[in-house]
Amino acid sequence: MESQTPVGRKITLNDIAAGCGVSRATVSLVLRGSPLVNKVTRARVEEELRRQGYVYNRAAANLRRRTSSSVALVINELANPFFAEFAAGVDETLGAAGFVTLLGSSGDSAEREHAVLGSLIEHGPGGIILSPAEDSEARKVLAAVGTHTPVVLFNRELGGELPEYAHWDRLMLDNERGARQATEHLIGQGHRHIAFFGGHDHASSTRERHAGYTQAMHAAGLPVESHWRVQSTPTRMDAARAAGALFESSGTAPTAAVCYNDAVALGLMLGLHQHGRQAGRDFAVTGFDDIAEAAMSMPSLTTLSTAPRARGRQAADMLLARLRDPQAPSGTIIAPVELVVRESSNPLS
Amino acid sequence: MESQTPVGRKITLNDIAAGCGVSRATVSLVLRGSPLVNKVTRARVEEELRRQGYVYNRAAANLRRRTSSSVALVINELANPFFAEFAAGVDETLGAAGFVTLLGSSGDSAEREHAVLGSLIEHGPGGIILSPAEDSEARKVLAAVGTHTPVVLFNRELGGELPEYAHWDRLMLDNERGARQATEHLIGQGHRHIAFFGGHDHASSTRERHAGYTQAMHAAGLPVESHWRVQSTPTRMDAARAAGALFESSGTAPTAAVCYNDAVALGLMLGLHQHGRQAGRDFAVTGFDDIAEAAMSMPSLTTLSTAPRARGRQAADMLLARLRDPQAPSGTIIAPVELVVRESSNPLS
DNA sequence: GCGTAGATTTGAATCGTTCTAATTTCGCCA
DNA sequence: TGGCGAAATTAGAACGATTCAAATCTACGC
Repeated sequence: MESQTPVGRKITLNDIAAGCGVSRATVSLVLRGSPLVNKVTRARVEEELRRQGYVYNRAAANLRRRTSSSVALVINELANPFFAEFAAGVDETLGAAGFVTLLGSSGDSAEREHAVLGSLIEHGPGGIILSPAEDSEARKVLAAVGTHTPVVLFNRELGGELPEYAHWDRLMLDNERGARQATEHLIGQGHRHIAFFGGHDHASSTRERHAGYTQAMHAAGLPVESHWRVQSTPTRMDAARAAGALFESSGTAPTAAVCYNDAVALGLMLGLHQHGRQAGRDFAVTGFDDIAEAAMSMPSLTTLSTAPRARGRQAADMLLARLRDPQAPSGTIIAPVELVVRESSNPLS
Repeated sequence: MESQTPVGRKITLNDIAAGCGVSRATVSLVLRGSPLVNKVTRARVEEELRRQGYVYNRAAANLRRRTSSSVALVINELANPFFAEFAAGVDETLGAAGFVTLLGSSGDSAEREHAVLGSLIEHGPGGIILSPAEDSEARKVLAAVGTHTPVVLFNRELGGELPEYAHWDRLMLDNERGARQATEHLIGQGHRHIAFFGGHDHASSTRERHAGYTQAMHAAGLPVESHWRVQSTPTRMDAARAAGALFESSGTAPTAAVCYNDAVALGLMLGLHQHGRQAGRDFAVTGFDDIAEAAMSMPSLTTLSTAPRARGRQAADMLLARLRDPQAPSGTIIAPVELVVRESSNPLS
C-alpha cells in the first residue's frame, strides 16, 4: 500500500534525502543516473522517490544550470490549418528532444507579436521559432527577444535590417518557384488571361509569389493587366468578398487565377459563383500550401504542397542544431514546394 | 545612443543594482511597481533597466514565490481543426491573464498522453487542461499529474474511478442532446432507416452521442438495426474506408447517418460515392463540431455547432477561477450545442 | 595495524528572484 | 539641537535544484 498523501506540500529533494537518510546531493545524483552512486543506495533512493511521489522541478534545475528546456513558438493563428500542422510538427520534434513548446499567437499583428514575444521571453525559452506577422519589423523583434536567444524565422522575412551580430536562421518556402510553376501550369492548360489573387503586397511571401507569377507570364510573352492583381486579407471570407474585383474592370476578364494561398483560393471559388462562374469548369484556380481541405473541396484544388508538418519538424531541427552549437554560422534553408494538380485547374474551354 | 551590448552574460537584478548604486531589493520593488520606492530612485532604476536591456527571469521569481505562470494544454492532435480552435481559445484567454501555454499532444494514445503529462508536469504548470485520449484512465492520469495541480477535463471523461480527493473540473459538450437533435431532424426529414456512424464505443463522447441517437429513434418508435452502428477511428480517412459497412449487410440499408463528428461525416460523404450514393441527394448526413470546413464542403454539412474556440476560452476561464480559489467545490459544465441545418441532411426522396 | 587508492557520500556555494525584518534617512516640531 | 514617526532602503535568508571540492568509507597489500 503506497502512502501517497492526497494533499500537502510539494515533495523536494530534501524530503527524499531525509526520508532515506542520505544527503540531498546523493539524491540528485540518483535522479540524473550518475554512475557514482552505489547500487544499493540508488535502489533505496528510487524506492523513496516512488513512495513519496516526487516530481522533478525542472525550473529550479534550469535556474542553477543556466539552461532551458523550452522553446517558444510564435505563429500567426492556430486556427489556420497550415500553421496548426506546422505547430504539430514543431511540437513533435521538440517533444522528442525533451523540450516543451511555449505557444503564442500574434494574430498577424506586429503589435501583438511584440507583446507575446515579450511575455514568452521572460519564461526563458532556449530559442524561438517565429513566423512573423505581415508587418513585423526586424528592429522591434530584436528589441523584444534580445540577443541571447536564438531565433528561427519561418515563412516570412522581417521588414527592415537586422544588425549583423544577430545571426538568425531562416526556413523559407520556395515561393517564387512555386508560383511560377503554378502559372506555367495554367498557361500549359491554354489560359492567357491569368490573375494573381489575394494576399497583401507588403508581406515578403506575397511579393515572392507574385514575382514568380510575373516571371512566368513574361517568359511566355503574356501581358499582365493591372486589375488582375487583387489584394485581400489571406482569409477565406475576405477572398470571397474580393472576388468581384476581377470582373468589374472594363479590361479583359481573366479566365484563371494564381492565388496567394489555399484559404484565398477556396474563398475565390466561393466568390466565383456570385459572378456566374464555376471553378474547375469555366475558371481555373490554383492555391498554395496544400492544406488537408484542398484535396477534399469540390472541385479539389490544384495547389503547391508545402508539407507544413515536415516544415515544422525541420524548423525545430534547425533550432535544436543551433542550441547544440551556438557559434555555427547561421543559415537559410529554402524548402522546395511541389505542384499538385487536381480538378480546379481545368484547361481553357 | 543605447549601449546595449550585442553579446555577453544575461543581465540580472544585481547588474542593475550595481549599475545605479541601489540594492537588489529596491530594483525588485521597482520592477513590481511597488509604491514604497521613491519617485526619483524609481526613475533612475528604470533608466538603468532600459540601458542594460534587462529581461525579467520569471522562472526564478516563480521558484521563490512558489507560483506558476504557465498552464499545460494537452490535446489529441493539433491538426484537427476542432482542437486547433480550442487551443487558440485557450491560449487567447490564458495569454490575456498573463499565463503562457505549454503545449502537448497525445495523438489520442493514452501511453503518449502519460509521457507528455509526465514531461509537462516537471515544468511546474499552475494547472492542466486535458482533453483525454480515447482510452485514457483516471488512475494513470492522476499518477502522472499528482494531486497538487488542478486539472480541467475537456470533451471526454476518463475511464475508471477518480479518487474522491482529486476534485477536477469538467467541461463537456452536451453530446447526448446534440445527437438526439440531429436524429430528430433526420426523422423530421422523413428518414426511417438511420445509422450511427464512426467513433469508438469505448470513448465517453461516442457513447453519449450514440445514446442520444438511440433515444430519438426509440422515442419515434423506429427500429435500430445492429449493422447501422459502424465504428471507426475519428478521422476522415478511416471513415471513408469504413463507409461500405453500412451497405454490406443483408439487412435494410440506411438512408441517413448521424455521424460521430465532422471529420467522420466528411469521410463518409467521400466514401458514399464508392457505393453509388451521394450525400445531400440520396443519403442524408449530419456531423458534430461545426468545424470551419463544414460550411464549405459540397454539400455543406448539417452539424452541431460546439463553438470550439469559445469552449477553449471557457476551459481557460474555469482553470483560472480554480487557481484563484483552489478550495472551491469542483464543477462540471455541460456546454450546449446547436443544430446548424445545411445541405447534407436532405429530405428522404 | 597502517597507508592508500578507489569508491561513495556530503557540505556549502550558487542560480535570479522575493520577502521579512531591520536599518537608515528625512522632515518637522518642540 | 534632539527626538520621533513616516518614508525609503537594504541585508540576508529563502525557493529547489546542481556542482565541486573535500570528507568519509572500503578493501587490500604489506
